[in-house]
Amino acid sequence: MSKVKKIVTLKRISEECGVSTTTVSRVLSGQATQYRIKKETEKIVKKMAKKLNYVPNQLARGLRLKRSFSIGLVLPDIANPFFATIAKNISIEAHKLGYSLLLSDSQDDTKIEINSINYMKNRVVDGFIVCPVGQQFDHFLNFFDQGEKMVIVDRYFPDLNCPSIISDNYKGVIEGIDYFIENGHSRIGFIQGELNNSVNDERIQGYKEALNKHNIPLNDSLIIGDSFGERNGYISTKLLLHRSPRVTAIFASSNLISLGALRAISEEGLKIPDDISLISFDDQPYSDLLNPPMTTIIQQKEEIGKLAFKLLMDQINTKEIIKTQVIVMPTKLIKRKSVKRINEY
Amino acid sequence: MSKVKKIVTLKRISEECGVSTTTVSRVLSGQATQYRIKKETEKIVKKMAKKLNYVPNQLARGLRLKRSFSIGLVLPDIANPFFATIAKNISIEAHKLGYSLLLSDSQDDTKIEINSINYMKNRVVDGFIVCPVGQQFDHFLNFFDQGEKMVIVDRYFPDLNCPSIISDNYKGVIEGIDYFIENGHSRIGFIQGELNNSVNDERIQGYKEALNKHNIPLNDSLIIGDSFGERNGYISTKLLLHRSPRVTAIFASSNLISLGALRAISEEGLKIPDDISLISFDDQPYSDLLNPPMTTIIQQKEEIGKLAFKLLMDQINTKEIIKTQVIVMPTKLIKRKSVKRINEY
DNA sequence: TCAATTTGCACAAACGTTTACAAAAAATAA
DNA sequence: TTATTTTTTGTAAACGTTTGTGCAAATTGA
Repeated sequence: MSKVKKIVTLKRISEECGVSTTTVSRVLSGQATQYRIKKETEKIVKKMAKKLNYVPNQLARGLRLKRSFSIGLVLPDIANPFFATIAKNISIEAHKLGYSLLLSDSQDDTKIEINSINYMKNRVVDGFIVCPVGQQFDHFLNFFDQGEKMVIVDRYFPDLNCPSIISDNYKGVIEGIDYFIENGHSRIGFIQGELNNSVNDERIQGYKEALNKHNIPLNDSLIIGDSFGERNGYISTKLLLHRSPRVTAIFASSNLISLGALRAISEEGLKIPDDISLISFDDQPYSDLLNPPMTTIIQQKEEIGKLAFKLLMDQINTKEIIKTQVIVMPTKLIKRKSVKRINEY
Repeated sequence: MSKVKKIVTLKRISEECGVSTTTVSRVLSGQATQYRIKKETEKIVKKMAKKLNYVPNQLARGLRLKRSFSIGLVLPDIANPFFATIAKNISIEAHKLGYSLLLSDSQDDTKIEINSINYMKNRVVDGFIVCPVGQQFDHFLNFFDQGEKMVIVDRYFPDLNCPSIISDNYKGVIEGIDYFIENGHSRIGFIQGELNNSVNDERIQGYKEALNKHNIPLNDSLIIGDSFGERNGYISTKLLLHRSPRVTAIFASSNLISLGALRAISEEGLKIPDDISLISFDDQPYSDLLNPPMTTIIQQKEEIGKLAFKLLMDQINTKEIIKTQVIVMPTKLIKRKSVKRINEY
């Protein structure tokens, strides 16, 4: 017995009920009253639809309506809890409104990012939410001009006229570095992520400003690293720890970087916070379970996800062009036990 | 200036080139040689397509072909690294073959799961990969009989004739409990997940078998809990810790459970492994960074994801019905520092 | 030169919806 | 009775593809 996918269509229902597909369509899309379908007819059609377990074909629907009630989400790494949380909240919101979510993991590769977006464009998604891999944005430019709806998350391109949502990287880092300084630290290593991208730039600015505020001379060699990944965290930490005089504190500018840092510090046989203090950007469920519980800058991931979806819907549901906006989400310093109070001044 | 999404169609290209849409379609779908299109014509068409930046409308294509080159993925919580990793690998494989991935987070709610699947069905996905929420599977039954292609991950329903992939929960737990016993433990608490589901059942069976093997009498009251979530881990651990005599070891049957357990243990002011030993099912990137590094049962998440996709493709690409198979992926015990050697016998 | 073959391409239908337009049937008015 | 209005439903085109079929034009063979 070979299973055959037998689709129930409007036509099928219309035949069973002895009415036209038009009528069926109108009934089933809730336009019965508007088009003055007889109550009797409406009931019959609905009953048959239920009986046959009818589900509308969104492909056909999308083709006709020129919209698909689905959106695309492209992000660098869904296994990174930061992005996963954002994705989760987008999925939840989308589901509420009956939207489907097309997901693509760009694997930190701009080529795949571009590719994914093109695939999705083919699928006539109604809009995009993108967490861009890096600093490249030419592919968005062109794209955006073609009238595609889009929201950029966790990155900001001043030259791109597109609504964006980012955390307050600048203030977030300042708060962290301030806290280091308040605790007597002045030799503070900063492990940065991807070079030349807005997020990284803002965080570095924060670092510099915090030092400046407290009249601590900037030592460029203490800013190190080139990626938001764990490997960079590991390597950069190793390097920082072998500087002499050694840094007394390290600011890890991502959750993955701090993971690598933790590994390196542990390998070097050093103890946090006695031998080295650590603060990480982006709080994680395990942050307070580490030894010692790690001081982190918390980001409003859930809200970022929800907001991104909302911003996209706003674009989709308006005819007029929405004034481009950049939403900056506040961060918060969670003080735990990974920063030691020292007397070095 | 209002942006208008101007779509480039086959028709448009055909007009520009002075040929029929048929020809354009054939050229662009790589059937030029097969249909003996003149090299010259082919070149012109391709050039124009590129010039106009043509992307085929997959909605129209899907409608005509009755397949969409997209698959649906439904899972209980994309923010859980276990599922996120599976999702990532599915996304990667799908992308390689030009498939799109529809994602839905069912939020551990069977109603949403069912709903999501229906949405996706409307979208004519070519198949499904589902990590079911719980023990309910009626909705799959019906569904599967209609000829939908599907793969079940991380759960197994003996009564459902559907290819499935699970970790070797039974052996995995046995290995863990064995290790506890080898280290002198005999009062071992087991924090279980969702009741009455295959994964949980298998893990409990493993627990019982391991004890039995070593002639340790089973104490049912040491099996506790009702969900794979963190909250249950926390509560159950609290309860276990207040038993007297106290358990010397706890087996947490999920990554989230162990997170909760860690929190509870820390709150109680107890030290791992001195006061209590702990093993967790499912390794995480931070597992070895905890204090102490946590002994875990590692699951082949990447392979599970890749395999799930492959299994689905096998179904999609064959006419014959594939013999239902359950693939059991081996697990491995990673011994770290969360189990204490005690002399209690 | 003419038939047979090959080459190159187009026509038209189909996929399952939605919707502008309009028509038939019923009810009401005159 | 006939004209008018209201109620209820239907016809057909369109969305952008793919593809079975068929038909010219060009080429070849005799």
